[in-house]
Amino acid sequence: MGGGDALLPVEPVFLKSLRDHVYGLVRDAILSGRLKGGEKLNERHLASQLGISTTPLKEALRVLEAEGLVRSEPRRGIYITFNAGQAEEMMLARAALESMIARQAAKRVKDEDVALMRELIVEMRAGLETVDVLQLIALNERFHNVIHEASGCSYLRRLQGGQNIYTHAARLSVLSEERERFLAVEEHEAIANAIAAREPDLAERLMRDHVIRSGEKHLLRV
Amino acid sequence: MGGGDALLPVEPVFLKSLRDHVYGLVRDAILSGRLKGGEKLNERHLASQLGISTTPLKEALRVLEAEGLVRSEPRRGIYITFNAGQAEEMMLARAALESMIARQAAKRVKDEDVALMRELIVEMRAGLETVDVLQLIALNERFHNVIHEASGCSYLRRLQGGQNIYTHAARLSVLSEERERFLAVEEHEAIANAIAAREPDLAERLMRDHVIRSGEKHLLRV
DNA sequence: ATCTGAAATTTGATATATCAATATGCGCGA
DNA sequence: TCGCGCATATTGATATATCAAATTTCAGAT
Repeated sequence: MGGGDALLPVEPVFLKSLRDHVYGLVRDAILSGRLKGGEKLNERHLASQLGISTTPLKEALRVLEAEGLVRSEPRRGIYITFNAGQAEEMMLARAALESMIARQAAKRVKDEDVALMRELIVEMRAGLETVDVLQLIALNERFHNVIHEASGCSYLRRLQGGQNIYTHAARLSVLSEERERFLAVEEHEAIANAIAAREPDLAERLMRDHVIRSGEKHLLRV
Repeated sequence: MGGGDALLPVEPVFLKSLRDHVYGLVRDAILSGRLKGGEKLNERHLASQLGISTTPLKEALRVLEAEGLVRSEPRRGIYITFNAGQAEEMMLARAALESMIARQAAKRVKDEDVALMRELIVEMRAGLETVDVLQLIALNERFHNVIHEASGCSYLRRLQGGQNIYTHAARLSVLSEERERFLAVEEHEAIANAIAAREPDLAERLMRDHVIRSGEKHLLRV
């Protein structure tokens, strides 16, 4: 991950506030469809159901509202707004942001980043043989992370992260297809080449098309 | 704005919750530099300074954290993270999202939208003579709004709105330049033509370049 | 049967109190 | 003088209480 903290062997991951925990729970419930679009949330009920007070729940709901998953009508209540259309728009947002990141990466990439990308491409191609899907998912993530690092765009990266809505199950399902694995590696390699060649326009276009194409595959699994 | 509510002559704009009000206050303070990057916020102090309790303030801070303007370290405090680099990245995010919206608009635009855009272009060109900058700002906003409506992408639009950080003063200053007014109209016309011609790739590229070029002008005024 | 409106209820918004982790200050010993 | 450790103060996190807007209920009139 990001630079710094080289002295810390582990992160204090066990310290997670209630509001963060609740945020994750409600977000998953919405994205997985257990809380459906249009549904109204009752703060008191939900809080007691979760065994907490309303304060951390309200904070979590504010975050979800800022992300556009719920909408709060003042003095009335909170309604789930997430639906299939928004899922597609979030995929498009991801494409827009990820491709802008790729563009910046193509401008600022260092030779060591290029080397890293190439290594990952080799690993991915090797992974085409094996069918260890979990490994491939991890490789994909590492590949995109290298580009993020190379871009130096921490804010864009963060904003992009908020558009991730695919479940682990959907990822597993998509990468289980032989053809999808092949396409992914092809596209990743083309993107890596564009960035290595310092061609921002090309890198941006390839990344956009890659995210949209693969995103549409994912959206079908929901 | 969006359809519906045709029966209501006015919106109950006066009903704004404390948390929304406070959110706007703190956001402005950060963007205008009155609260500087790195600074720590004290919840109790800030709340009493604003004459409110900590509950609505905490909610406002959660939203600002979701937007990436502040960062909360659990059990430690809240720190302003906004700085010049992030301002530039927010401009890039705007470019990425706005250009994706333009792309979608070029796919779905209706003839009536095209007519609206052309009307606005005519008004803008007329506005080149007069120096009513406030009018020009309003026209610019309406032009972009027409594209947003045409795209049908409510989520992208909303996400894009969160990347607006230019102050009114900066807008005034930028559009006071003769050359900038000319460029803006030229670029708007080219974008309108691309959308009218249903050319998504072109519309996307022109919009991106427009937002980045004009954004860099704005960033200089901060 | 339907509409009206006032009372009762629900519920989001806000304020206050409590808890616990972190930071701070100070005295002691090396 | 410099660490070290404990007592104290600070403060974010959470829980609870209160307020007020909005909804619901239902009696009474038409």
